Amino acid sequence: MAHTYEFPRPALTVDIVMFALDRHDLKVMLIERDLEPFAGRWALPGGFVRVDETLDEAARRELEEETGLRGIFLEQLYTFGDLDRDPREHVVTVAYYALVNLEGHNIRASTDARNAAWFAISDLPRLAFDHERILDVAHERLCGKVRYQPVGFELLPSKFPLRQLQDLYETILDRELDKRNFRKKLLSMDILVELNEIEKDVAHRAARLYRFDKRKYDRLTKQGFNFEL
Amino acid sequence: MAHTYEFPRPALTVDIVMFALDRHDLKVMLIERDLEPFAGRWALPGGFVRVDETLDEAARRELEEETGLRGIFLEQLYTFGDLDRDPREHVVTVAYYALVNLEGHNIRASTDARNAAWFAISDLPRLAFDHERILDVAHERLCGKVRYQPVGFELLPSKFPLRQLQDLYETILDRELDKRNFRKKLLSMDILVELNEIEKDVAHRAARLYRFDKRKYDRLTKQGFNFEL
DNA sequence: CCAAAAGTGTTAAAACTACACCCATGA
DNA sequence: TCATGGGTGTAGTTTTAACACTTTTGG
Repeated sequence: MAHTYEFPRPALTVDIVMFALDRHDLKVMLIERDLEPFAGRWALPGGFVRVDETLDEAARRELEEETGLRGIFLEQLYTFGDLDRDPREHVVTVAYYALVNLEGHNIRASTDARNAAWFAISDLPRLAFDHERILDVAHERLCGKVRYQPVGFELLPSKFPLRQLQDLYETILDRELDKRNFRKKLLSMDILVELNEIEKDVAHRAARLYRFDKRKYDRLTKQGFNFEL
Repeated sequence: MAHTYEFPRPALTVDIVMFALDRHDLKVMLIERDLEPFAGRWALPGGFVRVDETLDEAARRELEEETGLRGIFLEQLYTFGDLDRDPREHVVTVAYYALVNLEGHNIRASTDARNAAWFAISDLPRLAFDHERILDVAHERLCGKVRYQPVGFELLPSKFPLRQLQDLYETILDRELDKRNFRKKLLSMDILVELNEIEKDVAHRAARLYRFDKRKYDRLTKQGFNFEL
């Protein structure tokens, strides 16, 4: 079935930069292409936007098709429309970034036969299309966002020790933070709930676990509070 | 001439939220539609993206067609893709925002017969499509951006007194600032050049004029300096 | 000489930075 | 008992916030 328009239209896709944290590495999920162009190269998960779905829906659908994940943090990043980004024709892509917690979810690599894998962003293979550029923009956005919005929690399990949160910030911001000052600051914000639980299976003193209290955060935000690190 | 594709494609447009400052009002340029849908309603300037141009090019072209302006500050805002935003079919729009200086440029209303005008964002008419939403997002972005990037200068003439800069921030952030603290802060950043010129035609003591030194700002930024207000 | 806005310093409070040791736990 | 990381307070410095009067100029 063919579709005809009076004027030519660029094709429209979504691509997703899916971040996860693995100890001290920030990782991104990539998929090995099996079709031309760029067959054999690694690329961001993504695909064509259907006419009967919104951009967000398209992004969530692709994400679920590729990873089986639902209900994760997903936010629009930027729209890339350079003429030569796809050798076949003008393809405009709306890029999203997603944050997932590696520990909690059991992420299946992909539904179809394609090869999918996590890569540390400091050690990436060559990518298809302009996906290196998209990834750079996403990384920059994450660095910025994490400092003035409490999005980092999306990368952690719901219960976490403060040290893990600090590790997260040190990894993403790529600098060391002072333990005492970090704890003081986070606890003084009053957006974490101290749980009556501690870590398990550690070979040393177990740390107390905390939970991010989104309701409290929303309430404080309404009162003019600004998360900032 | 018709254009045929294997799968249906959403149409792709760009829309531009053009901000300017008029004394203590933040204004936006709107255009009165003469065609259905929404004939007679006010709307953001914009139009279809051609297959042989990038998104930025499309936005600049539309901006020039509607206002005659070139080389002004233009930045991608967000891409809107709700299914019902255009009653005819699925139209995805990449929204941009632009900052212009009303005093400097002589902005012609529009090239074609359509009616164009500036509206204070606190006193808007009903808009076509989802343009109210787009404008809200743009306004929010401007409020945020102005605080951690020196974009406010785009709204001023190249030579300006400090009071005018303060007015700008007070208007956009919608709160009063302390004159002495504001001056101290801005001057301590060392990104303004004090000129040997003063205001003219004022009915009171004339203020000294300053210029934003972009080179110095870029140099400082490389050294880790962060603009923040 | 009056009206209007320009320009200018100080002080108190708050936030930030740097820094080192004892504690609890499992191996 | 040892190795490992958990947890805690203080002091100096910097940054921010509050605040009022004199100066210049044109009308």
